[in-house]
Amino acid sequence: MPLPPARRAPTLGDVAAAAGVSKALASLALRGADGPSAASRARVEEVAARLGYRADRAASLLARRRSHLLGVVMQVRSSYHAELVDHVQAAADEAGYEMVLSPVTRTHDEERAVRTLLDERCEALLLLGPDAPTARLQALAAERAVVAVGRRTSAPGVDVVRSADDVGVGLVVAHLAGLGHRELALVGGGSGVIARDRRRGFEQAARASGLRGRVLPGGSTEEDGASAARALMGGGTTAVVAQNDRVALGVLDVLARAGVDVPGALSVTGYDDSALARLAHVDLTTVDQGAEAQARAAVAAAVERLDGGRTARREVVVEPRLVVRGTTGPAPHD
Amino acid sequence: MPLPPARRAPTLGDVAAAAGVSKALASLALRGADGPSAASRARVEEVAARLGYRADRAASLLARRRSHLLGVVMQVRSSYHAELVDHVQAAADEAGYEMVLSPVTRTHDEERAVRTLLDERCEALLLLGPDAPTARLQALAAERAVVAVGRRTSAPGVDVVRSADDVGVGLVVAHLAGLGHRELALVGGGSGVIARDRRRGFEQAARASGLRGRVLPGGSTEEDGASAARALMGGGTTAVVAQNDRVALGVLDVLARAGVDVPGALSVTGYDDSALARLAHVDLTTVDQGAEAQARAAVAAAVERLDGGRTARREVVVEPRLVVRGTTGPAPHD
DNA sequence: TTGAAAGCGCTAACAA
DNA sequence: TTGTTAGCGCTTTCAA
Repeated sequence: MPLPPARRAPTLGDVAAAAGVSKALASLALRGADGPSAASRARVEEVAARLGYRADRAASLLARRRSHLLGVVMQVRSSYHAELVDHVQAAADEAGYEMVLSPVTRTHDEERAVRTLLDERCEALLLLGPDAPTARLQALAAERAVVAVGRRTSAPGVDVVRSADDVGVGLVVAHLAGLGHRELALVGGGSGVIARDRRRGFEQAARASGLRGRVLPGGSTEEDGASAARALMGGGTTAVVAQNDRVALGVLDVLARAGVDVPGALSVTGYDDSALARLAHVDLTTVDQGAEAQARAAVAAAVERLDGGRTARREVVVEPRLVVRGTTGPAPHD
Repeated sequence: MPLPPARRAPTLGDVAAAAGVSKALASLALRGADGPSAASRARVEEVAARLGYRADRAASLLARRRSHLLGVVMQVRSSYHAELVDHVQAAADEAGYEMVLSPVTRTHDEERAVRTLLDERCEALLLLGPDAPTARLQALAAERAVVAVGRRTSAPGVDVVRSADDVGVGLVVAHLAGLGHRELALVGGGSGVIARDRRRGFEQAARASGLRGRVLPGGSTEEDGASAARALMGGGTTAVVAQNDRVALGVLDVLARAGVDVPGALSVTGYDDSALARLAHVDLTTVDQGAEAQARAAVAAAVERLDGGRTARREVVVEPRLVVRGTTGPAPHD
């Protein structure tokens, strides 16, 4: 069976021979480690460039017994995850780590995605909004550094980076209360840990402000928002708190088609401050979860375990921030 | 410096020793190769399971000089790419290959993403809608199997899988012409290869049907669609052909807010048949590019080069399919 | 059916 | 500053 590249790729040995030095010296020179003289270094680099040499990660990994690889499990269809990944990539670059992604798809569940990353010998796993039960997370943490991002878990050994979802929803409710709204509806009473936290925050905040806050079941997609909006119209609700921006978009879309004035007749809020929310024509009031801060904290947590030898569990909670835009306004008089 | 996992992971040697066989035998048994007796095989498997053995890919890669890894470069924020990746993953699973993703982000351009994958020793690169110039693609193809997905290129040695964009847009124009529309506008006259193909298809089809078809500049996001829609309202245009679904969504959103009846006053079409288009409340007439067929063809092309030894360039063109939904209707009488 | 031994391409001691 | 020597954990001859 023919090997993929027709001709054999040049090895360190080839470079060393062509430059007239030992493999060890060539290795040091190419990695920029100190030791080699400026002259040797230059010569080795020149030869390597000429030969088109590229280090074999498998071999170097094997020899160093480090891969310097961070594995990220993400929901490939989630725009919020895309945003996190963007920032994780940047943070990983700065920390001198490589990053690979393993997506959760219809045919490839979270467990499978994790296994792919383990097989790649990733040194740490960053799990974005993982579904896995506590026991599984704990077992994973026994063999690899694991950071759960955006979701609480008490699994021992698992670092957690998340934003305070209940606080975030509380900010939204307080904002609406300040605008005079008395009848709120939360869309997205899903079953996940995240949905639960947001629902709890909503109910607590509503109670604290003396408002009526009802909860509509639903998932986390535009579709869910759309059907909730239909169910809602004509009721006494004056403000809709969506579980995330995608749901809010579904709500807004249905309202627009029905000719309902936003925010004149109904205020709408999202959650995530995703790119969607920032679009000029959407201009959605939402909550910034601090995606960048979370991404950086997650990478930092992994690196601390890998390079710093930390073993104690750590939990980083990023403060959410209310972003007021054009979809919220004073409650209508009636 | 402490190694990441506190305790050393069990190696093949450990398993072999515990099972009382040689490493070679253990290796064969665990890979399901034939040779070992059923009894040895069972014993080795049992021991491996008990020890929680997991083969070190780096070592096995090094020894076999194959990685069986497919690398995919994608735009992490593109929902269409997400869809492709989903299908690529499935096809790769079936073909016995692993897949890893390297996303293009703000800080990590396409070239960087490619390099990460090369460093991982991916045997083939599937580039989704690549920006790279022909010369670069050609150079890449000299050292690795390369498949460009969704974009034409004449780069020698690069396989291409795409759908016939001009044909697809032609279907849309014919559909609108059949509904009596005479004044069309294409939104998204970007500079990429894909945008160019769609524009060309639009202009040709409009000419062929004797329609007026004007082209509005713009990119490929909701934002671009929104501003184009604002520019368009009040003109004589009765149908808007968006370059992709995201652009169409931006158009629809602005129209809904302005109270324009779709499709009564204005018909709108998208391109991609993404999940967005299928949402009940969006119900967008669009073009299915055959994402699954493209993904499968791309994996097949890579595998043929890797396992089948094919070296000749191949181009697979998937026929697009018009998907008529609720955003197109008869041209308004005036 | 099984085992011994030789590498894969690299890094890390250690010696010069 | 440079070179020599052992491996890393696996697969693969080849011989038993």
